[in-house]
Amino acid sequence: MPAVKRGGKGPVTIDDVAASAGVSIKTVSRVLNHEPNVREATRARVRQAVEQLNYRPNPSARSLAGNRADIIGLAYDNPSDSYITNVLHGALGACQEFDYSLLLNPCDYRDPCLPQQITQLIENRRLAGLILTPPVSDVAELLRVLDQLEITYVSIAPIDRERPGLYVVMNDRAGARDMTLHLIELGHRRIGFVKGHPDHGASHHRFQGYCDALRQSGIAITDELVVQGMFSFESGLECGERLLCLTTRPTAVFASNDDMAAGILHLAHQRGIRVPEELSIVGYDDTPLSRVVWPSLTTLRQPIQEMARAAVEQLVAILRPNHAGLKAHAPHETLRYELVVRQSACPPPAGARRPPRDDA
Amino acid sequence: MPAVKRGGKGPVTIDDVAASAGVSIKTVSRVLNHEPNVREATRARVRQAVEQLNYRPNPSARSLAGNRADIIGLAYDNPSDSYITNVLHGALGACQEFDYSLLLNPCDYRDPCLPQQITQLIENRRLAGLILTPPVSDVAELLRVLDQLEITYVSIAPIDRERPGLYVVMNDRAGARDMTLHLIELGHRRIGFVKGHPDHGASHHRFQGYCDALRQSGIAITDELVVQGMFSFESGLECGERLLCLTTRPTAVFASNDDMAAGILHLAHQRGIRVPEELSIVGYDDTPLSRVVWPSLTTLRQPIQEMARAAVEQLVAILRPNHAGLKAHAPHETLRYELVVRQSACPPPAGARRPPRDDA
DNA sequence: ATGAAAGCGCTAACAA
DNA sequence: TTGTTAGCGCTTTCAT
Repeated sequence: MPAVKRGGKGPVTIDDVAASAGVSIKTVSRVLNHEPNVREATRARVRQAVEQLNYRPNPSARSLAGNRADIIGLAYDNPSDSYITNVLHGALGACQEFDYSLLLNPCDYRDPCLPQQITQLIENRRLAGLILTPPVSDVAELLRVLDQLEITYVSIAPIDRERPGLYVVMNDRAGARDMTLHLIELGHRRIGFVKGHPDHGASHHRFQGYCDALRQSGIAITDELVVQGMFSFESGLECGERLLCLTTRPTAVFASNDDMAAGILHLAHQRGIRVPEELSIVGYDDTPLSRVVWPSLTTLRQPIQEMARAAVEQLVAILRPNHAGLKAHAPHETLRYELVVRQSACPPPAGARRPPRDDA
Repeated sequence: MPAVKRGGKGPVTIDDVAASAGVSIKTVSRVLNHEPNVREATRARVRQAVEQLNYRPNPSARSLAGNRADIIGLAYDNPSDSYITNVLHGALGACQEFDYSLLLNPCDYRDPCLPQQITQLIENRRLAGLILTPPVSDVAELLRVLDQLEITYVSIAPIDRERPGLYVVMNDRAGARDMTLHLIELGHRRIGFVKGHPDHGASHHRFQGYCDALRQSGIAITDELVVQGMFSFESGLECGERLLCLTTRPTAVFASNDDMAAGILHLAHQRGIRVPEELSIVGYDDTPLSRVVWPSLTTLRQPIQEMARAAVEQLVAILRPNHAGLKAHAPHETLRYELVVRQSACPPPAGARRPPRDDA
């Protein structure tokens, strides 16, 4: 039932509503924009007319006349599909709630032209704000340009948290520490670590967490047990190669993300090393893949959707300072990670390998 | 270098360009819209002014004055992350090329309100066109409503290919047939099949392809070897359960997608059934997961990005009939699937199980 | 081949 | 509390 239609000419406009409600278009406009100074009775009449005519304000006319922008950009450089999808859905949900459109902008964070490209984007599409996901959130030159452009932007999980500006972070360091402690509690003392891509902030923080845990447990940090990965499955394979060929193999490996953990696991299978009996493997991120491999990976879930939503909320808090419905929750207060224990980690083989003394 | 700026007031408008080029705004408009009837010299002058002032037409003003829509909607109901991401990037690329915006609309295909929701979306956002991915592309009531709304839309991989209207399809049936033949050529005769979610068109076509292959190879279709899955990893586990407990187990299982194949593989590992030595498993879709599991899955790649791009092109061909740059390629001509042979399938165990006679 | 004028549907100042 | 009048920046007639 497409409601009442007036003489066949095109979509319903604000004038139709005004006529139908017996008020001026300005009053209709007031009601539409939740402005004060409208008698409740009038407000109701207008709303009813809107309803009855199935009126929808024309977004183009609105942003033209109001000189306002209602598009939020999302710049990302292909982390995993699941990461993108989560960020996307978190941001999308929040945008819908606050009446913004979300404009996706896949990009290459290594492209020297990135700052110009983003600038173009902002100017061409008249963006109201911008969300940056890692590693785009760490491109110094881009941040510099954005600052001087005076656009409102929010970084998700940036390396540098001292920088002024908006951002949403997770405590990667504490998460990685907890994961490492989990392994230590299981009895592991010789724990390999696969670092993530050096351009991603999370890589550094996660490595710190690993070190924290070892240190607080009185276990020495052994160079040969720490290898450099790139967050990809392939790099996991390579790192596994290095780690599993050591004369004294680690009893557990902590990979900075699930893709690399899957790589190590894959290699272990190839080599006939039984997981978790002979080798424990844990990952990070709780991607769908982590459940699917065999054995399922112990990993760490981050509330990515919620982080993306929080990013939008931060943006909106700046863009529309006196907006209603904006939860006044302390930022990050509700954002907690969660250790997901599955089958890929268990106590080390009994007596198989005596744990080397801390400072031997 | 933000190019030359005129007195501090706001963004560059068409008037600035007109003034700078010494022409009327109408001429500038003509150049911008690639309209005929402009002298080449004038055209050049205008272009130069545009360049110099770094002028960007205001999209809102454009669509308001021109009463034109430049947003294409994408309605999808969460298939896998990788599917979404591929569709998204394919569509996004094409949209950018043709100067459309892409508006994402995640939805629930079982929601009885879906038709109204989509109708709202189309009206609220003044969509120029709409892309439907499976299984949304098969919701009969939605299609009916869209038809009477007279909006241009294109379905990706719909079940019903006789229906008038735009669509992009892959030959799922032939793909599944080829995959099955691949197993048969390896020597398998007792091949399990895991059907996909019944609401997805692909499920039916893929099952048909399986049947085709068996039939043309003179192998009987055995009821107990065909089980109903739901395209999810969990359903793969369940189906594996049924298939692997048969008194005479299949020597190979063809799952209609990778997630389910991973489920079967996972279960086989749990049961200590060696893959592929004792059991071959193949999937469909070539999702990232298929490489990562061990052993990597033999699967079938579909050009999803290209299909999404083709969908946009079809839309644009209708929306802007006399658009340049639109490749006049026969639809689907270039869209080919590809069998990806990896390690999860090999010849059946020698003599372990005598292949039952076709019509025994 | 080019231009002048009249809106597109809405919001923003200002009146009343 | 409400209405009037200008525009926002562009495209569209219709002249020229």
